[in-house]
Amino acid sequence: MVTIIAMSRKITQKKANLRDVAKASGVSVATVSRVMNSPQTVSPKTRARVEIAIRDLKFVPSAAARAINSGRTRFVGALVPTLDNAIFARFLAAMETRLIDSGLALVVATTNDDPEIEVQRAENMLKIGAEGLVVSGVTHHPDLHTLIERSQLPAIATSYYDLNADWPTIGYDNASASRLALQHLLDLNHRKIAVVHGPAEKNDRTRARLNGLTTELDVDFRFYETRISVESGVRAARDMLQDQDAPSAVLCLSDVLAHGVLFEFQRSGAAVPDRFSVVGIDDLPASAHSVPRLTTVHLPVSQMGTTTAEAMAAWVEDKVVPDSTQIHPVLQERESTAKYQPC
Amino acid sequence: MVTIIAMSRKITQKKANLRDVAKASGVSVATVSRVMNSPQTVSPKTRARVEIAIRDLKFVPSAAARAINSGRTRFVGALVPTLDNAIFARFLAAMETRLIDSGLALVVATTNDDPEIEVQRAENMLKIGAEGLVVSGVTHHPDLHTLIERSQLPAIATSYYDLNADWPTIGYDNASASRLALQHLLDLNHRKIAVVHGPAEKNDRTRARLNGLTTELDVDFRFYETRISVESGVRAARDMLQDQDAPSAVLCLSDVLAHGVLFEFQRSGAAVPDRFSVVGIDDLPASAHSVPRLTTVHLPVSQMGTTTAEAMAAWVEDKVVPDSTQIHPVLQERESTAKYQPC
DNA sequence: AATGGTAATGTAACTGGTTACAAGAACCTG
DNA sequence: CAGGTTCTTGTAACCAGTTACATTACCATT
Repeated sequence: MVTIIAMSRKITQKKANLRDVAKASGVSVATVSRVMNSPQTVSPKTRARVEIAIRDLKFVPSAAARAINSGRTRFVGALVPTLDNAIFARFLAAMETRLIDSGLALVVATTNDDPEIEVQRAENMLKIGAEGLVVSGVTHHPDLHTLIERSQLPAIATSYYDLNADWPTIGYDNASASRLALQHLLDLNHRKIAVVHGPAEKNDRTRARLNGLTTELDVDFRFYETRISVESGVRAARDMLQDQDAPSAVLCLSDVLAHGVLFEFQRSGAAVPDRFSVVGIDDLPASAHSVPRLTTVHLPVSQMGTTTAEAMAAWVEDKVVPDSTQIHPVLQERESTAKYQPC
Repeated sequence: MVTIIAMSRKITQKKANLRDVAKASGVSVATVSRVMNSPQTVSPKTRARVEIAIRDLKFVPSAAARAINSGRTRFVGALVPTLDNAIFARFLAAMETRLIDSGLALVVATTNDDPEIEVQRAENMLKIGAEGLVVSGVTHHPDLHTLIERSQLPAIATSYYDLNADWPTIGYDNASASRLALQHLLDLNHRKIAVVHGPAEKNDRTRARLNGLTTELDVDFRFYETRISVESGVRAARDMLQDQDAPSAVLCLSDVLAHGVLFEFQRSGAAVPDRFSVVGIDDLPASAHSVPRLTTVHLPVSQMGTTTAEAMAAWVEDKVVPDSTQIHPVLQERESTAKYQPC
């Protein structure tokens, strides 16, 4: 019985607001507001009365109303290509952790590397009140630039370091990341190198990495462009195995692809690193444990996330526009690469 | 010169609001509002004037002010233990995609499986105006229940199916997921089984899976409780290899752990499935390509994400409280399991 | 020219909080 | 007990939009 009454009341009950609480506790709206924001300034007995009313009416202050006064919504948006790649997940996790410390929440949206979708997502972020925006890479739809310019929204580009970009960048030099991997293979005397990479057209990080693949030496490159997935790595490796003029080394522009390659080589008995050297870029947690352990270029994405979060927090809180900061990839030598030996 | 003037103006320039635009274009605030929300009702010439003013003043409507009128913020929050495990990333990706279709954004926060942190994150979600909350599992800090109850916030528990929970649940029966894996091993005559799992104390999904591990048969279980990471899987496998009374099968309550186990067995030459059968739960993308391919219990998390998003959208848009819905795990037989053969 | 109907626009009240300022009450000091 | 502090509390303006309702403008009939 009691339950039923309570339930039916629950359904018809409108949300209580400040005025309701004020009325119920016989004080003014200002006093209720004070109880919520600076309780010390209210006398204990008044405060107690108000708190009871708050409890009874299940009063929850409106975030929007608060935001309209402070001009703050206390969250920032991040646009990433996908969540399916652990590299972004780790970046976001680091960023979120640091943002929370500044009392900022993180809103995530995925763009699937499509500039049009990216603009839509950015517009949505703005519409719901994001105070800042983090994007990946520096190449975007013109509308995104217009949007940011118009709205004066703090924006930071990540996974890329470029002092000439429209916005501050926090990231690494993608060209030198891939050059690091390439140089390692060259040092091991590899001259026939398969390069497995994700879609280049819409992804400037991939393009930059591809551009980093230059050398004075006479190298025979073979490019495999695919989706970024373990499966695609498997398929690329399968192709190589059927090639009578097979490469001696495989450079994957993403560890996810390298894992696929490693799996397929392993499965088909193609010895790594004896027959094929394999090197990746990213350094995912699994890369330290794969068989063989993957030599890869470590991208400090957690650090990137923390730095980005700090910069963003300082920007939205204190209006200090961050400088671009470069973080440095480092080659992580493990077991999947070895000196080239002609059979 | 021009640049400098433009810059200094930019710095001092306050953000324009509706009234400013109205003044600049010589119309009333209502007309400007109409230009933004229902342009057809405004005469073309007036509209043009207003649009120019909007452009000139770089007017961007305040999300908060809009929200205060509509009572809507158009985003919902999701609390997940971590982003580091691909299983959550995939769930969130699916949910985000579906929410976008309903014009809702997704705010993500991680709890690290800590009930206290979870409450804080939930409070934060509420403070910034989330219209709904998605959580993992059904066991939470009492304060979280109070919070949801007080605020009448639409809340859905996922990764768990339980009709008796405080909130609607959308997920699978974790006990039967692990039972599926166990039964498979039993059918293959395994009786000494290592169970590798994540921290049980704070994770009701893990506990439920553990509870599913019951049988009439005389089975010798050995439990390995660790962090959920590839590395932990490696370590557990290493332990097993040193055990003279080694198990014949390994049941991992998470694919991430299984991958670690597989890597270590592979590396040390312990044949899978001949010497050890290995089975997982989750079915990550990599599981179909590992060596050997991992037999695992497929959890349809993408479907779970979509369903959750639909339910949440219906709840916040049309106030229809969703029913709990169960999604069914299915055993995905691949190559990592085989009949037990005494050596 | 008067009437009517519709389309376009304006006025002002509203949303739900915060806060500057004013005013009243309580307390202290000489 | 007057006068001055300090502490509490209230009033009302304000934030930046939306929207019900009123008003005006415009065009077509009769």
